[in-house]
Amino acid sequence: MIDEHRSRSVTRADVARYAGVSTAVVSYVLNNGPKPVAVLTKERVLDAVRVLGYRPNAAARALSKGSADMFGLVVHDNRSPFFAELCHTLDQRGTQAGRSLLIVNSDRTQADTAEQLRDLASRQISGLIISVALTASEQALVESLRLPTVVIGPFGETDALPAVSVDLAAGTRAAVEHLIEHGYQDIAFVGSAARYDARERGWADALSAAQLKRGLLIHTSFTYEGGYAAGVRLAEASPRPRAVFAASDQIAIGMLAALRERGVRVPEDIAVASFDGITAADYVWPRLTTAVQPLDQIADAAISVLLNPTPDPGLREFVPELRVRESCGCTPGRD
Amino acid sequence: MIDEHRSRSVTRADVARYAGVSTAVVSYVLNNGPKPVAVLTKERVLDAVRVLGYRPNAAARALSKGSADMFGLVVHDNRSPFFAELCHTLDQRGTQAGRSLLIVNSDRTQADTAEQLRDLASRQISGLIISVALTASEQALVESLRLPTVVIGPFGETDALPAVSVDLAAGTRAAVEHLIEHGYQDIAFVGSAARYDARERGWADALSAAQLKRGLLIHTSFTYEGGYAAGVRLAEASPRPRAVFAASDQIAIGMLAALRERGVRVPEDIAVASFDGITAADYVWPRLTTAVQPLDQIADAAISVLLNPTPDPGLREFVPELRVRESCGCTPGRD
DNA sequence: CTGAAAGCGCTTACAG
DNA sequence: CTGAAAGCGCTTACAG
Repeated sequence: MIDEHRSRSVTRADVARYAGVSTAVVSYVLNNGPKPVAVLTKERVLDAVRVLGYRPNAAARALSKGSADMFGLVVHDNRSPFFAELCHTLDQRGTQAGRSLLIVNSDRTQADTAEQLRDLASRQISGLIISVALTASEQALVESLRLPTVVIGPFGETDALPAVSVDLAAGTRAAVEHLIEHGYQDIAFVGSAARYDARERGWADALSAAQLKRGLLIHTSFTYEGGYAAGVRLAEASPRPRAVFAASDQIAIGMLAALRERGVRVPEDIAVASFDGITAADYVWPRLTTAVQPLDQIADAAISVLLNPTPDPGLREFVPELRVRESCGCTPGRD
Repeated sequence: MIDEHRSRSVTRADVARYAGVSTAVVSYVLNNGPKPVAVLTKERVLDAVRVLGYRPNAAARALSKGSADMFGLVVHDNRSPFFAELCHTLDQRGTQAGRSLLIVNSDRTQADTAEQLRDLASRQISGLIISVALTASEQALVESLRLPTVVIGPFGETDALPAVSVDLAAGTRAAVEHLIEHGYQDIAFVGSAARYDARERGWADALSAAQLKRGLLIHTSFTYEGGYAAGVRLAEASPRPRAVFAASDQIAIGMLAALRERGVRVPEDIAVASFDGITAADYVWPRLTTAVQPLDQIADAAISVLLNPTPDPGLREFVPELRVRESCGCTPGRD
């Protein structure tokens, strides 16, 4: 620890000199290979590392190996609660594997996604986590990067890329079926207009299975504001739906605000169920009944795809679990 | 674009060859220096870059320059809404300066902050953004790193480091004074126990200026759960305070949940004002009256400190602006 | 204005 | 088990 606070940094050569070995041996020790090292030599090296306070220069390592110990993560907007939680979990899990997370928001106005992907690649990331929908050309770009890649979330057309996702249709069905069990017949949907998003289908399926006809269909953005706008439309609809499924908790929260301001009570006038299972869902009022995504499992699966790229990774799909709270009309206790 | 999808990457040497110049000249062109290049030569190079689809290898660049085009950001937990918004804004602003953001959560259990700081340094980041409280030894570590550094947020003891922050005391005073104007006399405080956090002092000052005595003082964590726990205590206090200042919107939201469940009405039974100005503050009920941190200005100032490190940067302090909504008892219109 | 060359700090095939 | 050396792809002082 003597020189921990030195200004010019200690390099592998210093360590080699101190330990009386070659720099190659220092590498072998630090990387556990590729060559074996005698136990005593190894201890001398480790000692030198400790004494000199040595830390490998990651840039040199990345240049030499052609790969930095970083994962690139592309999300649409790290502020939306679900993605914030996803980033956090991936950071935890990635760190356990010695990888830092380079987070890129695709909603940046200055650069398009292709440009951001190329930038990540030029930084020699060792893996790419994509949690946004990709155009066909962006997808081709990603494939050309020849990087371990995993798509998180069900973005349909990315079949060529390994994916970890959640069964949106099943989660939605569970939520909508729960609303149906409450006896609601006129059930609206608020969510994405994207074809790949199976929530709309899950809603439709649940309704037709119960021989109910589809209620009001509202497409909106996955933001508080988008939810608010949808809430306004719901409040003003006539007849007003008796229940609604929202494609994200964030949308639901925005919706609640609009409904409340217009004197529409939840769940008395309109019941709500949503999707994601963010922490805040348990703190708004009424607390949200929501299909919870198993974040830890998703993150673990994604990281493991990157760490062990297999020829045919395919799709790893999880099923969300419905968490019942008050927004649907139930009266459970607190978590 | 011919070779955009090649597998082995094109290097500076390829560009030089194609353009019929030396690799040095390619560098001069791409970096706008340090040497001037004839206009025609420059165009030949740029053309080669375009044709070959060349992208510089960031690792090589970082090794050579001793500095990667990345900023390291240390936050406690990127999920808490205010920090999520901070990360997002810093990402935007950093990107405009060609810097990516390497986000590190200090709440990771696997590594202590010192270790995380050393890891960031070993990655050759070109600047360090710290938005957590540092111990004295961590602070010494940071200084020893000799990296452009900026502290975001008022973490008192970091006087040696340039800081961009918000006047916590002033923001809190504004909020508490507003509660006082409503006529509330018994005003509680929910927030941090940390000495450097001036919100408690702001609350105390506002009260004593109005010749009111201090109300209930509750220290809790900056989470929904922490706010919930505080809410429970408030609800059960007797006499129950007539108003409360919460140190963050997130705390306030947790508090609202606890109060609501216990039948304590906000603002009728207890008025609430808080701090931060996160987006969600406008969507919960009642909507939060809160001291809004000027995020864009904070981020801009922080980035500019890193980009133009001056010998004596000192403290750049912003004053939050009170946003009045319903939680304090006012009845404003929607934003 | 341009180029040849050293150097950044690693990794790893190759030789012993 | 250990070492000398080439190479990763940049930047930049130095020379012209």
